[in-house]
Amino acid sequence: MHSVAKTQSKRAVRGRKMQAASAAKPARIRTPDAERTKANIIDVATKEFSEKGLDGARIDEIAEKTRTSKRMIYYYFESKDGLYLAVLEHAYRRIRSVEHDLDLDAKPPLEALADLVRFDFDYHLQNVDFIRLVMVENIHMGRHIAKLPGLRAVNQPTILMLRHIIDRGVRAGVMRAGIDPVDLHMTYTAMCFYFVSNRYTFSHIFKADMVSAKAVTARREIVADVVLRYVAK
Amino acid sequence: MHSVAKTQSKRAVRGRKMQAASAAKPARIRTPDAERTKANIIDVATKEFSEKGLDGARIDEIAEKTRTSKRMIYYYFESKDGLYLAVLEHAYRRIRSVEHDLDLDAKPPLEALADLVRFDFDYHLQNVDFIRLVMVENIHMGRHIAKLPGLRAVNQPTILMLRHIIDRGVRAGVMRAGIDPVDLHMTYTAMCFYFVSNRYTFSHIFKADMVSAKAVTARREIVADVVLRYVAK
Amino acid sequence: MHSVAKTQSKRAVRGRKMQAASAAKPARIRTPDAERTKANIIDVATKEFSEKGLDGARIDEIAEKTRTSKRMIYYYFESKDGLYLAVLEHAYRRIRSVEHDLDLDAKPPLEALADLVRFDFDYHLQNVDFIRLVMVENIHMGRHIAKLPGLRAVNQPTILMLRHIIDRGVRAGVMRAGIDPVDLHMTYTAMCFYFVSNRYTFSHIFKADMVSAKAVTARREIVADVVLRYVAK
Amino acid sequence: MHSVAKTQSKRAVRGRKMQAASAAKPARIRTPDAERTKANIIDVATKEFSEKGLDGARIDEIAEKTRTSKRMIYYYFESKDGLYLAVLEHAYRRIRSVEHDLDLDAKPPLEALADLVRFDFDYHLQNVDFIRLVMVENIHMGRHIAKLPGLRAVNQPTILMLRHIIDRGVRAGVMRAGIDPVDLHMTYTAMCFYFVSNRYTFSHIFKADMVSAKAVTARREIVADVVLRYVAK
DNA sequence: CATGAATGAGGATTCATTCAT
DNA sequence: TATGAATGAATCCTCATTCAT
Repeated sequence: MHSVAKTQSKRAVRGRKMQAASAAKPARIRTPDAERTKANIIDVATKEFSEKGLDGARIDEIAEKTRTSKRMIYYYFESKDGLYLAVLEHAYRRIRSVEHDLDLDAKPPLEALADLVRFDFDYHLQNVDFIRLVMVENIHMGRHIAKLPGLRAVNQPTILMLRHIIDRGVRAGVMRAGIDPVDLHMTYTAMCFYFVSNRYTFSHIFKADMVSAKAVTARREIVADVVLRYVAK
Repeated sequence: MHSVAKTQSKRAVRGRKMQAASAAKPARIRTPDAERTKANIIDVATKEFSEKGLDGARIDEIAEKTRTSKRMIYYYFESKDGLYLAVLEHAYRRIRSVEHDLDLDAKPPLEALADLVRFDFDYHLQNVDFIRLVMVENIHMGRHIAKLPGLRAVNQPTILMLRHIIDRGVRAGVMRAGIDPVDLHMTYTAMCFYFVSNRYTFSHIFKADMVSAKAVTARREIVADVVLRYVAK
Repeated sequence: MHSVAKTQSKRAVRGRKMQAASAAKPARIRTPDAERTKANIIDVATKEFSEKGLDGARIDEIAEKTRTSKRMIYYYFESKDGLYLAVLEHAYRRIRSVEHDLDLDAKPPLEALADLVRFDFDYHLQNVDFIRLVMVENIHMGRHIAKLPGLRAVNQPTILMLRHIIDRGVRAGVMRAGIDPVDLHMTYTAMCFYFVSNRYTFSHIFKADMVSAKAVTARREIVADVVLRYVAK
Repeated sequence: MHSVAKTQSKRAVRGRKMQAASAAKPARIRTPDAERTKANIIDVATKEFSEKGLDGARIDEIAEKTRTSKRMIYYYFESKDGLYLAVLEHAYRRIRSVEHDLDLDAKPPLEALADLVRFDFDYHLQNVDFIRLVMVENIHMGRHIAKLPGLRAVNQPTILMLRHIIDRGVRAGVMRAGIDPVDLHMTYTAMCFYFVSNRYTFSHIFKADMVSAKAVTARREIVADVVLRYVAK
């Protein structure tokens, strides 16, 4: 009966106005919440959607685990889909180039690449929520991420970094020429991702250990090894 | 999912009785063909679960797309979970060693491995339903596959085949020693799987083409290349 | 989340299939309900929508006053709008030419017309639910009735009857020529309708009695008089 | 409608105090102009209630279309019902005797009456909002207008004017004696009202044109004709 | 084997209204 | 006066599942 998604923007905008507003009052310590409320909802929702998927998660349950009420979820995010979208965007925005801290330039190219891969591997292990969210989004055929064109920039720094390493490697004569950074990224990310995403089925079918520290360390080195041998001259 | 696995056995048993029964009366002409009905349900359900996930799929919708009625789903599979389990098992059982047709023994080890990888790559591309089902099952943390210990045997032939190729390669002096077939399987399967499973998010974030024949061919060769360089002496 | 109105037809059709089916078994006395259930729901809903309007009526309340449950309303009518539509259609279909019993042909034209008008006047008074439903539908700008093209035939008999009376009147030399039956119908229906539809505001503003038998009788005669004087030669 | 008319007086009084107050300080320059704010709210609400009915209209939507905030609606009008009541009263008060400008006394009685009817007809056409509000109020069984006894005076001038015309007509020998002005008013108002109020359903059922200039003109003349023939001697 | 009818327990969403500042 | 945040109580609607025949 009531118009569906008619006012799609109105409140989402209000949410963002809030964001801007509170950013403008940095002195104010106990804001009547808003930002905190939203952040809290997103935190809880991230866990729920990641654990149960979009259809499996329950707004009621999310609300309960929140500091606020179900009503606030709709106030800020409009709908379950809107909340999921916010969660997805938030998750992707968090990733941005944590790699910077690696100081890869200080290392020789092959070593730098290996470190980057190891870092990526660990990052996947430590961010299971994010990996699962990505799985969920792919199950939904990217229907939601398609609405977030802004995310495209998110992984650019990584690609640039990769290109830089490859260039150095080629110049140093330790890497083959002609390696595309996006291809390379896909190659090692696939292995990192899969180790987390498919742990349940793979370990079941192959009776394989995919959780012990030993298994993780071994796999991390294999992944790095695969990559190094691939780029090596 | 109301009352999960309450009376798990009762009717499942009846279902199997049915199976046996109809198999025992091959002469009977007007058999309404239990097996065919079940197969039809599983076919439809496979598509639905694969497209929408366990929680996203609807029993009503599955029933409608079926040649039979909703009642039959419950008659044969007990519950939505039971149906999903049957779908999952069926999907895994179908895979078993389609690789046999490759006649890998006739080829030199490196070539055999490359062909196996290429075959796996194509198999993933051609069995998106299965890939998605595996994603769904991992989203559900392998809760269902855990109930299917029989599946463990399913991929053994592949591992054996891999081990055989590796042995031949090592003996022929073209492959390094010490490569674990399960590790190797994980390595290339990860790349094959990811190319299908993460196509929506990856192509969005990186504006990458992952569907054109050209892109597919290129990626297939990269995956084979990665594997060959990894095992090469 | 769930697809909206996707399966618009499916169940509505099922409803009608039922109708046909039960019509085919006339011998069967206690049908497992269906038709009775639907009729009961429509009865209750007619009253509720007519009393409170589309937005004012509550599905919960309708369900409670019903012999069945809220779920059944959705089973048969899909949505609140669907139920309202069914109510609207049912209400319009009921009207069809109750005028037949009047045996107007037996009377001289002016008398026949007067009787028809008086009958219409009384019909409005006795079918307040229908009048209110029409008001509600007009408040909603005919959005629903637009989906019921079949209703167009409903009032044709009345128009034909009117045309017949006018023809007779003209031929008998007691009525003017050139009177359009639809115009005439609108003229007297407006007066009949208004007397019921606007009773609350009109009686309040003008302190007018619009309910006593005396007032009703007087008004009925005025309406008939207005019409007769309008058509008279 | 949560808690209707609970504390009916408290703030309504404050609202009126405001009214008085601002009227009392004409010198005050920076008055945020309570009257203007209220008028703006009423304007917006009139449109909303008229378009969607009491239950269909949304306080949020009204507030958004307003120059002020939702809080102000409650500040001035106490509740949704309070706002609707204000809208209703305002709408009725606006009508009063716009007929004055017609200078009917200058015309012979039959012509004056015809002009009055034509004017009323046009007035209805030009004030669809008001007509719809009246429909809405009748759907609600005059529950709200009952609280506005002051409105009774509103239509008195029209009745007086009618009585005067009838008197003149009777005296001039062109009208029948014994015609009650309220009855006559109801007669033509019914036709004028119905042409607007029932346009959606009537035009649908009878495939009748009720909006083109031609159709409007034709109907206006019919209505005038009906009235003239009714009163004519 | 088969089918239409039925249902209880959720599940997403909305609304008028109030509060803190 | 004014505004954004917050809320409880509905309100519409859906789902897996069962029953009668």
